[in-house]
Amino acid sequence: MSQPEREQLPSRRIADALRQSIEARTFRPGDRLPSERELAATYQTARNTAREAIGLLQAEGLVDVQHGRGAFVRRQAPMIRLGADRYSNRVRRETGLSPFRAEAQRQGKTARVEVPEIGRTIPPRDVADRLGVADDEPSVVQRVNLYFADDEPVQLGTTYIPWTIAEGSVLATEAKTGTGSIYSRFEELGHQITRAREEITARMPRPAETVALAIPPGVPVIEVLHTGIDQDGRAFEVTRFVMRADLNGLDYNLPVED
Amino acid sequence: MSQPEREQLPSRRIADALRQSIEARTFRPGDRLPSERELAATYQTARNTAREAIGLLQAEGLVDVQHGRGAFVRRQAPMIRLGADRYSNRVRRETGLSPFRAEAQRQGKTARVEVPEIGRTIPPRDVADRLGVADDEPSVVQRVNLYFADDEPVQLGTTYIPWTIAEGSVLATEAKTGTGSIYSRFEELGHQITRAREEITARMPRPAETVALAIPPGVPVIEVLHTGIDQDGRAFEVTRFVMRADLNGLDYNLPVED
DNA sequence: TAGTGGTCTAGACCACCAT
DNA sequence: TGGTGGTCTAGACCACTAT
Repeated sequence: MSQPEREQLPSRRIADALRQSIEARTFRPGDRLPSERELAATYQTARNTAREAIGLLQAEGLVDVQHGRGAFVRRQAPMIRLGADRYSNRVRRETGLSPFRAEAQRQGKTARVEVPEIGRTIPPRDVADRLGVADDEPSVVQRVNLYFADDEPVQLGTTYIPWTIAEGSVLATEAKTGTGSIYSRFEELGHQITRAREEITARMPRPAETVALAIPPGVPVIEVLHTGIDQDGRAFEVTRFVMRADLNGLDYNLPVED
Repeated sequence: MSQPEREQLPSRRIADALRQSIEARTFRPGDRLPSERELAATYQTARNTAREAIGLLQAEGLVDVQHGRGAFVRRQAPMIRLGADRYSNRVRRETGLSPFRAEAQRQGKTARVEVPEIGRTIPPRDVADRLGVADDEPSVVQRVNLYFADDEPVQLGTTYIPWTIAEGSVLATEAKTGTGSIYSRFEELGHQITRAREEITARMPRPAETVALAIPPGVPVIEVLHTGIDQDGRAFEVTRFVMRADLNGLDYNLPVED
């Protein structure tokens, strides 16, 4: 219909044919596509040409290629839905769970968090701007978090806390922040989260992220720059989340001012 | 540092070397990389191997390849920042501008909107769910919008309105909805936007989107499923936005419930 | 062991761009 | 016109998966 009927290029013709078969559910999620050698024979091309066609579908995120096994129509995994209410102080008090754990539990997934790195550092520019701290000296504590759902790495979160706030507390040194997540510790230090600003973009993952989150080809990441704002309107914490876009979604419910 | 020092594969070695040069700003945004034939000679490989290396960088969104000209380090264009307050009724009344136009104007860009398609149709499942209408009969009016900033296509928006609301109004037939955007028309029909739900995901663009938005390789799209909710808590409109992720970002400012 | 994808070679011809 | 990318060929050898 909307596809151009006259696709001259062999690689595109093969890709289009496969894509249509996938859309028509002739090949269903989980099904194996014909092998590169089979496609080459079918379409009377060199193997490289058939391979190029599969590469196009892979870049679109439609198929999943496995060495030695074949190319499979990608199944869409259920998403982790991150609601804006995940920072709710009430939910945290009642359940004692961090935002990520609360969402995972609600969706029947097991949650695990690793904290591979904690230390005082110089913050990136955008973070320094939002915290109102210097970007040319070690003005923050950086905490790296790796989030797992059902033992699969799904998010990377780097939290920046002004040194003036974190100094002397467990925030500056300990991986485990205790009951009720890191926000309970902030509360004890006099900062209750009252507002959050979340700036959202998407992009292709960097090589390091591809490794850390085991991101397959053709899958972008969502980057969320989250700023926690306390009862005095002061930014007390910034976290940069990098999430596999095929496993995570955001869900905001916003009041619209009159 | 974090990059593996021993990269056996020629194509990866070339890609890594180029990536490092880009990160080190030896090649700056807008600069041309060595040609495929030059790289092949330098690294003593076949041209296809050098080409493969450039393809990797292209898939990462790092470079922009132009036929007949060369491969260039991608410049990051300034983003359109879509704030949650873009639906504000006050802003609309005062400026008479639609959400997109209001944001574009605020950022000094020219805005243009095309409406290539309006008609009564059967809604997709997710839309029907959110509107509470049937998904097996033409229960909605569909309006397709193409948004341009500085004459570049940046967003695609498909709005679905229950037929029971749109019937008989300009919403069902006219491309131009008049002063104050489509929300002024909803207001006249008794639906003032009071809350909005926005569900966000990201993915690689589909072929049709790649064409419509002129999306270069290595650039994902952000998909926002927006639901407008009126003073009675009723969903009166759903819009699916598909935005080039390199040109658009979202910016939410959320109250956190105690 | 047979079948699959991963990578590479050394060409070829075409289309686009700049001069 | 010469240089650039776009695509393709017809092989080759390797690494991984399954039986």
